[in-house]
Amino acid sequence: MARAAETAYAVIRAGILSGEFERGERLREEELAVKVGVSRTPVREALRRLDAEGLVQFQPNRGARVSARSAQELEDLYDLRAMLEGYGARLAASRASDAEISELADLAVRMEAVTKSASFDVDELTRLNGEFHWSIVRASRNSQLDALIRGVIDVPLAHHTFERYEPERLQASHSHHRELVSALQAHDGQWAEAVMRSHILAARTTVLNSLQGHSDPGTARVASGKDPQAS
Amino acid sequence: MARAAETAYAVIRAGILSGEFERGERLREEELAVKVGVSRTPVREALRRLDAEGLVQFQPNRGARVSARSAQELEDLYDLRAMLEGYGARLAASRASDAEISELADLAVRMEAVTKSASFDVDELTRLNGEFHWSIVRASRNSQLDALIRGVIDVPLAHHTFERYEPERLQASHSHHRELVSALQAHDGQWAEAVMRSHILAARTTVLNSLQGHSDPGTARVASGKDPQAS
DNA sequence: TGATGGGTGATTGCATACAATATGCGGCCA
DNA sequence: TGGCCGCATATTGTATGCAATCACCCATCA
Repeated sequence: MARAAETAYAVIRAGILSGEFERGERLREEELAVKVGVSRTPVREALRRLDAEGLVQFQPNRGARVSARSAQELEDLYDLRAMLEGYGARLAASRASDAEISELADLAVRMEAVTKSASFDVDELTRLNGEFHWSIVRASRNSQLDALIRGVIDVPLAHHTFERYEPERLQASHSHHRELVSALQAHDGQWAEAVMRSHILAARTTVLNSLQGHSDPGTARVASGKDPQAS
Repeated sequence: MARAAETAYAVIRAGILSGEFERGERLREEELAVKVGVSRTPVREALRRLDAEGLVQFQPNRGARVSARSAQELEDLYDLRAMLEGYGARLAASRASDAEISELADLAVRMEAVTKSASFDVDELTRLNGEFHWSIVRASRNSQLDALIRGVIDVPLAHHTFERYEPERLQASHSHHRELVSALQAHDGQWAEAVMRSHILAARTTVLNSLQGHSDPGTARVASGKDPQAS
């Protein structure tokens, strides 16, 4: 392992986002170090980075905890995400190349294929969806938007993980993806922005409802594994 | 010094924002450790945090550098800032308490007083202006907006530091502040948002122009010290 | 019985030693 | 003379040891 600190960062972050570490859970450095297979020093560096990203919170002399977001904070986060990704979509409508747009169209098709497939693979769907969203951000050609969203986006993902699978919701999501591609093909920024906003605000409602559904999402996730990021 | 890592973080960050460390400059850990008066360990932790915030960049085995932003990146950053703070102002228009609005009015008055004062104190003006902007963000009652802007805002500030003092620009800025207070008093979200956007996009132009003015801003700052953040 | 204080184990915070890696320079060879 | 290889030095990356701090438990006392 060439760079222990990087490995530690990746492992801990994945652990938080996958739900392995529950919200509010104390993260002990020695334990993480053993788990990752490095010493405490790179673990501490990883935790500092995660702290700056908001995924964990430090209390002096009392270590790090997985930051637990309230429903209010999640709502706020989705509002911002709707605005930021909506802005990205608007820019992308005028700046994306034809190649980028076809790639997005392709991703949308593949996502629907995965959904219809017999061996429904939620991890794959999550991955494709993530790629779809990131491609739009990149196509916006705003270098800072990328960095800004990166620190915000993945957190709600952790909650999607616990969300139940809902066929209608998934259909609506696919529908949004298709419409986004159309808007980009038409180079219609306002349209693209509006669709993206709908897309994310719809996800917001789903996530918040699923939060209310079970008070402790960390233990109530379905046996089949992760659910896709439905946005 | 109770917490070395916190001290190191504050000192290094201040050094970058004040221009003491030039853009692109290599930051050697041992040197910083001596400067701060701690060992390399807390320095490294501080650098990791600053890396996550985008103020420094790591290259494996080659240490940290003060991240140098291009004109394009600055433009992108100001676009985002206009959007985010504009959104904050819109929310604040409906959510700010009367007390908060009077506080803002007071800050605006004090800024103008400082400007007119014989002993023109740019540091004080910068401080007041920062407080003005933060108060609006807080009044938006979006907990995540605060965290998001915090990672974005201070970087342009470093460039303001190098900016030359321009009386007309300052007048326009004061004028924006007054208008913002009026919009908030009227609880007119659209108005507040529009003014805030103008305010920040005007600053964008000023900063970009001043960047063109001297190719190496790090060495061309005026002898009197910092200039205010003119937005 | 409940509160308080001290002791103890666990954990974090920091410093330092050592290993891994890059950079720069000088010599060697074509 | 010019380019390339290898060594020396500087710097980063990681591990470990020790001090500081905290949480918990239990004894003591009102």
